[in-house]
Amino acid sequence: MRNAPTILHLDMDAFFASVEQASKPSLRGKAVVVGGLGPRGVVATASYEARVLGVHSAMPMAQARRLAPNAAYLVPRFMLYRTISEQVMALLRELSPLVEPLSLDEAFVDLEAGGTAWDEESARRAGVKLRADIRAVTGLTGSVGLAASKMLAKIASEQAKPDGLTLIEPGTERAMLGPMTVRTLPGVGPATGDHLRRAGISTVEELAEAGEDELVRLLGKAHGHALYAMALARDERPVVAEREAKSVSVEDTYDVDIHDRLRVGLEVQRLADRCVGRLRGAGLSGRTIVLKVRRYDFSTLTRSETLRGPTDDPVVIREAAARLLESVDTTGGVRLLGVGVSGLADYTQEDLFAQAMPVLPAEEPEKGVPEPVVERPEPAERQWRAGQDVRHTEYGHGWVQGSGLGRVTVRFETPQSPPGRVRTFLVDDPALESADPLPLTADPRHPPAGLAPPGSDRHEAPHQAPAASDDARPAGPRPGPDAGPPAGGGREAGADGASGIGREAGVGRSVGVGCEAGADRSVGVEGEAGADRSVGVEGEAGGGRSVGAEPAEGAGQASSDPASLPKSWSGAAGGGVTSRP
DNA sequence: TCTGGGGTCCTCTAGCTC
DNA sequence: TCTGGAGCTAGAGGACCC
Repeated sequence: MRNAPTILHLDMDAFFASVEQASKPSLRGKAVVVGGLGPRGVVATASYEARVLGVHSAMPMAQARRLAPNAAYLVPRFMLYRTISEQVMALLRELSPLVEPLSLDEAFVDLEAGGTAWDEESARRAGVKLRADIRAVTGLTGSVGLAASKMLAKIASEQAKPDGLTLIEPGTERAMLGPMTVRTLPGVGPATGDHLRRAGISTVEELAEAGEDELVRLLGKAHGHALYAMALARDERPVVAEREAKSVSVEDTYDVDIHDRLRVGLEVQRLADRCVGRLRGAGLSGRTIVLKVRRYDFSTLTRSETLRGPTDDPVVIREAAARLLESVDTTGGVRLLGVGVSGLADYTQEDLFAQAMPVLPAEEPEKGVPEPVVERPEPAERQWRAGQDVRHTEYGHGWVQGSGLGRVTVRFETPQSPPGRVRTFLVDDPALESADPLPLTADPRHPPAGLAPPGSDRHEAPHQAPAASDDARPAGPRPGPDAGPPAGGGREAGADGASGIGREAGVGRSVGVGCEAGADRSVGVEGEAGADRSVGVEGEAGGGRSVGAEPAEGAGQASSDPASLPKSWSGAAGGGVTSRP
């Protein structure tokens, strides 16, 4: 282990939620939850405001809604997050060529290898500058950990959260780690944590005292040795810039369990094709085909088959997946299916034939493959996805809060503007078109795309809206703190109507609807506290009313059935109590 | 309450060959 | 010829991470 804290770990704070807050001023300071909005969705990221209410990652969305009924629930926009992530990674590469991304929002940097830092002082300077640069370029905050090893740098960044910097001075590591819980150490999850607790080990110090042999006996060779080393603050792993993928897989969880064997087969074929699309997109082929089945009772089975040589041939992979499915009992229903390929290789000689075949689009089955019966027909009307960026010829840039019953509700604001106003249009309003996300900052290195100048909406959202209902109402007194819905018990309607979301999240079926609106009642109402009929056009994510895979779910149908109205609506986060422009 | 998606790594077991 | 052990690989499942 080196003598200076020159390994940096960056962890962006509540990344997905922060990006949404940065791009939507009306959500700033509010509880925002990003994740799959279907009935089986889970939370990907919660803003710190939502965390205060007990919402955290990996929590079932239904539970999050109970804890934070007034939060804004949004589907992830991975394209946007990837763009922001690339900006952050570029800043990291200015520090060193040795950058090891762990995910979109997290990376290690070897500052010493880049000549950026050689001692405590220079490392701290680099960390401070990095945080300032990230804020300038993206408008977001990140937490930085600095230490002499990867493990310690990661622990340090965790301690620095949110929006801080922690440096662990060499020589102080063991004293610092000692009283911490074993769960602090990377690789100790709930199962290992429980296992150790039953053995009377709950702190890192106790872990070190237990001794290596005991840990190996308890946890097995690899885990035991590794954990003992970590307990002594020993970690020699280098920062590795390039890591090769070992497997490629796709999987879908279905809103409703699939019982029909024929349909299970068709879904597996569809997943196999998607997997091939990914595989070819990465220029890879693989030898081992893996089928994953999660049954109605959440038990998970995998079946695999290793071929003689690597392939990216959709026919071969489809057939292998079908063979594997034959060995699985699906009576009782399946909730998840997945197809993966491991044993990856670059193209081999025998794959030349496969290479000559047309490349599959990542998400589309090859021609000739029967479409699964679950595919929904395209609705005749235009679809607007909650959270989607749009532009109106008159009002400028905004984002879709929800749609349904032939209407779409848009909040007109940009990352640089104050919270904007909400207006409702017909879904096929020719003045409304989808738009690219705007840059989160006006940083000169990343000039705005030129759709709507920052702040323009503030003055360009006049009351005389010919095509739209003018939703502006006297603000009136607020009913209370952010926690409550607006007066009138704001509700939303037609959640199902705003379908078609969620594909980009990779949750093919967990198609939720974001901040929702669309009932007649929402027209002309801003959903603002104090409005006489504030019907909660904002903030709601569809109440788990995802557009399901099952046609019986009424996919794509806007609902006007009062009984189907979601239990919650939005108030706090969604804008019911956001500041008025 | 009811648990995503996309990965990596590890352990255990069984079958095969020498 | 039979048997047992070592070493290897494949297959299955679990734990963990973000």
